[in-house]
Amino acid sequence: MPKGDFLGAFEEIVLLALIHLRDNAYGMTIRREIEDRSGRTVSIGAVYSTLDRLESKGLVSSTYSDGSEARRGRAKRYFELEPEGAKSLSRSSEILANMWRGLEPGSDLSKS
Amino acid sequence: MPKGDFLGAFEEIVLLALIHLRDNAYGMTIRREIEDRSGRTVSIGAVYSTLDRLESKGLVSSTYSDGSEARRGRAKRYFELEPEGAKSLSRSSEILANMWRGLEPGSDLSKS
DNA sequence: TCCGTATTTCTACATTGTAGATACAAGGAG
DNA sequence: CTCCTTGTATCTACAATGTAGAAATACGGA
Repeated sequence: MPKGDFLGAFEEIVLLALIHLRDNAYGMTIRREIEDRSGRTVSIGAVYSTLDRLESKGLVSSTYSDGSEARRGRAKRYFELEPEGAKSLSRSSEILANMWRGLEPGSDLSKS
Repeated sequence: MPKGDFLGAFEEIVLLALIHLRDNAYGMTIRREIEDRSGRTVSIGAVYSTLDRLESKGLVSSTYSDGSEARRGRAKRYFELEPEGAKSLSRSSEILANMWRGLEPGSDLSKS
């Protein structure tokens, strides 16, 4: 059995937010996307440290907007999903699907 | 937004294995169930320490088989999902479902 | 020059993930 | 009775991930 390289729960969430945001994924929007979809608050620090770790594993990449965007504030750092990240995501969801198989998410669960 | 109390990725997997095994869930069978469904190896230590943590959070409970089972070996410790555990599981899967919404698991993911 | 706003970076600590070695218990062999 | 084998649980230790919040940066405008 292969080692696998697993995604943590939050890592998976961050990766998915990234995809939804397409070319508008940076710290703040990612945070908001997660909060909107998950219904919980997330600190900005949590988002960035997770992104940094994902980047160092090669699952996402980031680039800074060059200053041409006339606006206030610091330069945005845009994140993008790398092919490896997409693979990890697929693997994770597949495993979870296998674990759920036969249980109908949303159903009873007790004494199934 | 509520605090939430999240399950880690592996915690979720263990909980699901527990359900599948019904009244035959103890360390070794749980480990095997996970390996079979996920296609990866899991150390027995990983399984138990996760179960212990889930128990201390009240998501599962455990009882030892009384020795009437004529067989070798140490007493088995059977685990059972508690109502709180079922709730956590539902919450987690719901959040994940929300994060996936619109993405069709198994599809492309790149530049969705 | 100072201030407000948008954003990232840094630091620290708590929780979860993971492995493997060790301890137990009981039956069977001798 | 003692030792071995088999099935199982417990313990210990450390790595990876989760999480928060304060501080730093950058820019435009008053």
